[in-house]
Amino acid sequence: MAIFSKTCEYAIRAVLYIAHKSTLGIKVGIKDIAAGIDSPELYLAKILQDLSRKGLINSVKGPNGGFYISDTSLARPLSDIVEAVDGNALFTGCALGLKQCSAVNPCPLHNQFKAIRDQIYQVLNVNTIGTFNEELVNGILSLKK
Amino acid sequence: MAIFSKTCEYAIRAVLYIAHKSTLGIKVGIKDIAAGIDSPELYLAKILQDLSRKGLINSVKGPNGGFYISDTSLARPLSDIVEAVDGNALFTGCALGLKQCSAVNPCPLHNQFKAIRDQIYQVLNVNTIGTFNEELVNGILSLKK
DNA sequence: TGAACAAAAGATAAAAATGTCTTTTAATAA
DNA sequence: TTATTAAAAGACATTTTTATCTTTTGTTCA
Repeated sequence: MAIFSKTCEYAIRAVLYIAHKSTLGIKVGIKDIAAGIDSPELYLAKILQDLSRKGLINSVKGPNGGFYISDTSLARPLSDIVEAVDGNALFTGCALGLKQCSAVNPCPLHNQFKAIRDQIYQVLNVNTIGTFNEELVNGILSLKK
Repeated sequence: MAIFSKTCEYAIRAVLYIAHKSTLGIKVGIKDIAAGIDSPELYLAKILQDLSRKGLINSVKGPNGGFYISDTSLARPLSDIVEAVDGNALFTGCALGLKQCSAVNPCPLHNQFKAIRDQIYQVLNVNTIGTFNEELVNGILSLKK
């Protein structure tokens, strides 16, 4: 299994793609985004609808319409995307799936995975949606392949 | 999403349960294990069949039969269970699902998640199946609830 | 206004993960 | 050697995830 669901992988890649275009002042259509991150177009449309409803990204319909990201959203951490799509199980759940796992009733991996979960959260919380724009413009970073 | 699949959560909990009973010289039946780790009995049976085929655990049929774990298997790392059930995507895969993500063609999260993947692998590799037996006997650690 | 465009929404489909049921095989003990 | 026990195996069912198709809504521009 991967760390994130496929849906969440698409979501993060798409949001970073939109962010990168937004800093260039460009609104992007779903077709463009799907091609830019190599994802199924119609499935991605559903995901972006959801993110749009949740206020993480913006969209306008019609000619010259498309998706974009506001400056305030550019400053939001990646953990917001993950939480919106996959929930917070990755940050708070027990590695072995126990409902009542905690410091006083720990599963065998409780302490060691607490550290891992914290590190995952930290990485996703420190990095904002806009963090990678420059390197995306430079082509140093990849969102497809 | 959780770190491990539900199947893998059950697998780890079951193997640790069997290990703990094995050090007490007891073979355990599927019913006992399912109750001991609070999992669906028939689904767990499938999982254990698979682990048995792969040599991670042992079983004998018939009266006084059941599952047990050899001393050599007790020394195997938890990562062996995870690899057998969930594969190695967690240890080696790209966080954003890119097939060709690497140091020379990195996704935005490549470096930071490399550290996370390594830490996950390390925790699962350092801890063996037998590591927790004493605390399981003492009741300090939980495998259910 | 109305024609064209593009996202939103709703319905449906396919695939994968999770869970259950039934029959078979192998071991034990009477 | 036969009855009983318990895992193995195979088939089936359900749920969730992933993916697609169609219709609707809202926007722009001629």
